Parts: sequence; C-alpha cells; structure tokens
Amino acid sequence: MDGKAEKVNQSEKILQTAFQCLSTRGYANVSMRDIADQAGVVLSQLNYYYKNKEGLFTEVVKMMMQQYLHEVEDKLKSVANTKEKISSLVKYFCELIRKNPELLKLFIDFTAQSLWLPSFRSHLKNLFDDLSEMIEKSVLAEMTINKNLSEYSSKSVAKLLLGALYGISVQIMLDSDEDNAFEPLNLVGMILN
Amino acid sequence: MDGKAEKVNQSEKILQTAFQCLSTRGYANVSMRDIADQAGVVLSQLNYYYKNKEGLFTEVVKMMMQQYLHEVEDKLKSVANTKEKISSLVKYFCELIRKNPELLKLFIDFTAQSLWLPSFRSHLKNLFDDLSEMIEKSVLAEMTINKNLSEYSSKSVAKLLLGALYGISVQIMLDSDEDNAFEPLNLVGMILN
DNA sequence: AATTAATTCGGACGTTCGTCTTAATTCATA
DNA sequence: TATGAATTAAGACGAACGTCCGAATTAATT
Repeated sequence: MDGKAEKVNQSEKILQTAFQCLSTRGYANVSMRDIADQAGVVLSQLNYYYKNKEGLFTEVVKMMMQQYLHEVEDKLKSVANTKEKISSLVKYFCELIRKNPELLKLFIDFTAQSLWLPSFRSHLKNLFDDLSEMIEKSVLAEMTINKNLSEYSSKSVAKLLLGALYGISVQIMLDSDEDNAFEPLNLVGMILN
Repeated sequence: MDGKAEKVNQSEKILQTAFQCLSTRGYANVSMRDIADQAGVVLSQLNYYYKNKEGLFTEVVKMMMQQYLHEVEDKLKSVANTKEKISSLVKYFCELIRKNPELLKLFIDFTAQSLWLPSFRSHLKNLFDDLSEMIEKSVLAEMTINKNLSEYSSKSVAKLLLGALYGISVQIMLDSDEDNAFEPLNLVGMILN
C-alpha cells in the first residue's frame, strides 16, 4: 500500500533469499524450508517457480557467475595498461575479502560442490574459464615482452594468475585477523615481472 | 579364520571407510548410515567409537592432514637444492591429480566446509599454515638471491606458491580431459625466477 | 459479468537423518 | 568358572528433509 512498488516478484524474492542463505550458511546447511521461511513465502512456492532444489540452486550459481564476470570485467576495463590491470585485479580480490566475503565464500563452496554434482561442475568450469579468458586478454601484451614465460601459452599464464588469486584468497579467508594476511595477495602482481 | 590377521579394529575400519566415502562422494552427500553399511558395521558403532558425526568427520580431517604433511615433507626432502624442491612440489600436485584425485577432492571439500564449520576451520587453517611453513623453509635460500621479491617476507612467498598450487589444481580438477591442463601447474615452478 | 489461467496457500506424503536406549555377546581378569 | 567391563547388535525416537497435491485466491481474457 506504500507509494513505492512494494510488490516485487515472488520468484525474484525467492532467488535473492536463496542467494543470501547460501552465501551466509553454505550449500550443505541450507534447506528449502530455510529459504521459504526467510523469504516469507510458503514452501511450495519454491517448487512452483524453480521445480526442485537443484533448479533453484542452479539459478543461484548463475546469479553468482554474472556478478563475478561483470565486476571483474569492470575492474579490468577501468584502467589502461597491463600492469595496472593486474593490480586492479589484485585490489578487487582484496576488496572482495574485506567488503563482500560472502560472495567469495559462495565461490569457494560452489567450487567444492561442483566436484560431486555434475550440474554444478559445468557452470563452475565455465566461470573459471571465462575469468581466465578475461585475464588472458589483459596480460597478452605483457607476455610478448617477458622472456621467461613466453614459451608458455598466455592461457596458461592467465590460469596461473587466477589460480593464485583464488588459492591465496582461500588462505586469507581461513586466516581470520592475521596481520599481513593480504601480503601474499599483493605478491601476485609481481609474478609477471 | 584365515592365517592372516583378518580381524582389524572395528574403529579403524569405520575410520577408513569414512575416509573413503567422504573422498569419493563429498561431505554433503555422506551419511552415518552410508558409512556404517559400507563398513559392514551396525550404525550405533559409529557413535560408540566417535561420539557423533562431527567427531568421526573430524578424525577424517586429521587423517587427511597427516597424509598431506607426510607426503609433502617426503617430497621436499627427497631432493637437495631449492629449485628442485619447487619442481618436486609441482610434480607432487601433478601426481596427486592424476593418481589420487580423491585425496585432492577431500582437501578442496573440507576447505569449503571449514568456511561454515568452526570445528573444521582451525584444522584446515593449520594444514595450510603447516604446508606453507614447509615451503617457506625450502625457498628461504632462494629468497636472498632474488631481487624483486626479497622485500616481502618469505612466509608470504610460501603462501603465494601454495595458493597457486591449490588454485590451479582446482581448475585442473574441473577441466576434465583438457589437453594442456597441466601447463599452468608447471608454470608455478618459474614464479621465483 | 463469466470463464479461464496463473498464482498462492496449507498441509500431507514417504523418506532419510543423527542420536539414543536397551539387550545380547565377547573378552579379560581373578 | 564366576564376575564385571568392553564391545556388538538391533531397533526405536523425534526431527528434518524434498516433493507433491488439492483447494483457495487473484489476475487476465472474453
């Protein structure tokens, strides 16, 4: 009854709530009832809009992918030269850990689940591939002037960078409140030197 | 009745089976009954020996940690100089992916679960810390002769290497049957050049 | 206004979950 | 052999799970 458009799509509300539940409690600890209750929606509505649990959770995976791909793309295009792009990427992961750790947890958790669920696996593989492809195009120029790594494909270098960012972020997430926890992340920017 | 010591500890058999179940189907997809059935043991025996689910699974975590720490330690001490140690470490992760992917999946899955379960978190943090400490002591000599990275602590360099190995391994696990999937892993050995 | 489709609701269905209790059995020690 | 502790076994317990169905309500179309 407010002047605002208070009436949002039920399906959208469900999806948003599912995203929030999964990013704060994890795949193994979230049930359909949890999401329904927190969304203020009757349980059967989840099945009405998303068929089943796998259908709903898959939409959350896609949602997460969109967010990462857009954010990383924005960060990479925000600066000009290659070196700055790498730094921008490192900075993005730093901000992610500090300001939006739930999104990073979602990434890590979905990655693990994709080891067991074939329906998740293809999506996560695509996410890693798309991210490393973005990075590849950003470091391609740098590759030609580097003597030690030029014999390797730029795709492999991109996967190295992405893997390092991912693996170090995992460690930092576990490192609750260590002094120089972010130092190894800044080191990633110097790999290509 | 065989000549062999056919009679193994019931508790040991349960633990081994739990390890096997978790490494092949994942934390979220294994129940106490699954383990009991596969071990040929009555369900209540699991609670008798390990109190509850968390108790049993925690023992599996410890078991996994032992295996990683021993294997990595062996690999690092098997060769002499620093460069060879790094190569040996890279080779270890290659062999892990090819010959024992279940153990790696266990690592990845437990890492994700440790984001939500405090009882797992401390163990996984210790595993990462112990592994990076091993690496640190192996690359310490190299650090002094490197000009670009010497301003950073050797601990951070070790975490960078471990993070890269971990993150790249994750990507390879998702990359089922790609041609040069292992190439970025070999690139890790050249980070310190 | 009548009719049809789309949505919302409440609740039941069968299954699986982790835990616990109690009894039967085995084993060691005296 | 008698006794008490340790182990094994069988099953019940309440709670939680994902899914599904039928009715009620709302919205859209004629």
